[in-house]
Amino acid sequence: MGSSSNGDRPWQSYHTAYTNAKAGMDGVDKEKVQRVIYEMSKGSKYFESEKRKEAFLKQKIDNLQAQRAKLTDKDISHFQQICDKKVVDLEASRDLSKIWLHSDMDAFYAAVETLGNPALRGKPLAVGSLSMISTANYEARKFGVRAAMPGFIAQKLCPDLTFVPPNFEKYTYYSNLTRKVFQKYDPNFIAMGLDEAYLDITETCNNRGISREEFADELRHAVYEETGLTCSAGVAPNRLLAKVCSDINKPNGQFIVPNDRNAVLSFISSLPIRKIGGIGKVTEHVLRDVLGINTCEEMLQKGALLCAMFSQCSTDFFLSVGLGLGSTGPPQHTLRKSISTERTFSATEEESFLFEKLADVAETLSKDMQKECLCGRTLTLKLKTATFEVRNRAVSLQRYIHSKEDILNYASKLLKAELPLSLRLMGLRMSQFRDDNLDPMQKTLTNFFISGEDATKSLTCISKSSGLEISDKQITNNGYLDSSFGNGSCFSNDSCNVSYESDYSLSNLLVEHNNNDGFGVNSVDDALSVKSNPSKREKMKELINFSEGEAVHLSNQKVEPLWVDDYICALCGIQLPPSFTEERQEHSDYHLAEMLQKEESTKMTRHLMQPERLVERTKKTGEGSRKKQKLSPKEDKHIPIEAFFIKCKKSL
DNA sequence: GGGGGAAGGACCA
DNA sequence: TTCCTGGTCCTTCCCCC
Ligand SMILES: Nc1ncnc2c1ncn2[C@H]1C[C@H](O)[C@@H](COP(=O)(O)OP(=O)(O)OP(=O)(O)O)O1
Ligand SMILES: [Mg+2]
Repeated sequence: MGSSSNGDRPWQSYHTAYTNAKAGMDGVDKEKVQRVIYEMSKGSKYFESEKRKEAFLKQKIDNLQAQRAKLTDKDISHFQQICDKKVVDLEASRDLSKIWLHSDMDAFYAAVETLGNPALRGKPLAVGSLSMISTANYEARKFGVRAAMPGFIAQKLCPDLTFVPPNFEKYTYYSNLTRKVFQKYDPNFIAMGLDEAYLDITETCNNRGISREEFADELRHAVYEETGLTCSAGVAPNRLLAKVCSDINKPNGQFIVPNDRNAVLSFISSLPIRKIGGIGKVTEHVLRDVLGINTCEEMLQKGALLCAMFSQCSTDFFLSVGLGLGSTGPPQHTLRKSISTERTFSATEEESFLFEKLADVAETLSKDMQKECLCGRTLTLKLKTATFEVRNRAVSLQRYIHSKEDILNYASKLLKAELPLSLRLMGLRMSQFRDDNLDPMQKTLTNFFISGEDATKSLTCISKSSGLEISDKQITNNGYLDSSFGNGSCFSNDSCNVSYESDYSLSNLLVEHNNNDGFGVNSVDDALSVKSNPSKREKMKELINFSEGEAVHLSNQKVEPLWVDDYICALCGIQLPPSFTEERQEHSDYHLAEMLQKEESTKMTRHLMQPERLVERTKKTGEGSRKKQKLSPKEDKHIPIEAFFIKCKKSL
């Protein structure tokens, strides 16, 4: 149905993301929900904007259909050959030796809120506000209420709905509890966002001689014991499938696909493609309307057409989905690439208001950057007009900035160029962080302490450990629709997500080294470097209780009093005068959290440094990535300690 | 051709 | 009355070497 404009049932053609069936939508009267959403949305600016987008998508689909119609039999048999070859290669890469478990908390935010306030139990609950909700519990889902639905519509669907504002500290706390459990079962587990994790349970299952079912049961029990929260689990030979599985018996359930090719193929055969991570609303529509693909199995059946119409990248991903392949190797530890903040407000074109708002956003961004000692050189202003049109305007600078003043200065210039304009949102994003092309040398200071390196010694060991980074990109993973036939929509994979959780599971406390261009090494350097002031370095060593050649136990460290000269953070060099009490508290908390986190994962770090791990990762890289690898400068560079404290600069 | 920057978009939780 | 936030990755298009 869909795109036809039907007169008597107009709501049927209005598809918003949350009308799609995911978990917990079983007994829902879909038509009624759809109608309410339509009635509530009709005529709004948002609605008009969605209609424009749908029209655009329809155009894209039409183009693709025309393209498809042009294919001759000869073309098709040619692409069939290409496809067959790809399938053979992909099949050869199938790895059934690993057992992966994906764990996903049930209605996570809502469940945590219920834990803190048992009076909410059993009642429909949404976390969020009247304008937007983050998630809803299963009682609310029965009414059609879902994540990413505006609260006022949810309230219409479910008049008794209780709203609770989100409280991320709480969620982080409970998330950490779950991670304590995961850690026990797989010290190398991969955390994704706050409520998800992947565990490689191959060894545990084999060593203990327990089945996948038993393991999943035990793990879910352990999580419940620790947190009082339920989760669902999926077990499969790769992460992509494990994630699909964890959704099947939600909530509080589990589903297993054995490590057997036939089992995988039969599981995948009738699976709707939308269940696959990386296939969203647009891809689903395109593949259905252009090629009639609904299930994963049909990806293979229509393989020749896919090869004919989509990019290499896309087809490799699609075909691998059809074969039930996914990442099995250890993932990449990626560093944060950008940091951003944005605010929505009621639309206005009043310039004084907009510039005030921009100053707020700049201040927030600057503070967030300081918490993590980041300095960037590309600033992007994001605008959303009253009509929901989104614009980005970027500048790349010669120098790295992080201060509110600098950010606001450049952001204002970008904004001025767009005015006059009625806006409902403004955001700022910083990227291109200092040293971001020198991964191998980037290291967390905490690792530095753990490694117990002498300040004056080379950092061979550290760079080795961070040099371990590999690409987890697999052939199967990222695909884009060939732009020559409509434009690029992107597909990603189960493993690409590895990056999000790095916020939590992996340290982001970067300590950068001199990027030897003679620039950008000033501020903190001036204050701390041996050259400019040897006594400062001594002071710092004292302060951080540095013991030469011996690992320091971080939990015994006091993080609080590390302000060199009472205004420079000894850990990262950022400068915060004593009067900035709140900022300093936050900053200290940040370091403390990092250290605790790091300390917990020390074992993992060590493990990763072992050679066999290296080999495995290298192999994996070779298998998957078709994209050119950026070679990281491999070297035994000698990095002096002061270079480690060259941090965010004040650039004033 | 490819690198880097800018703009836009799909997708995820 | 009313439709979020913060992140990733990837495309295309452009300029430049
Ligand atoms: N669009 C969104 N914006 C902001 N936060 C979101 C959004 N979607 C999801 N979240 C948050 C809230 C969720 O509790 C959390 C985890 O997402 P997810 O696992 O998909 O749902 P859930 O854990 O609430 O329910 P369940 O997993 O049982 O379906 O991420
Ligand atoms: Mg969940």
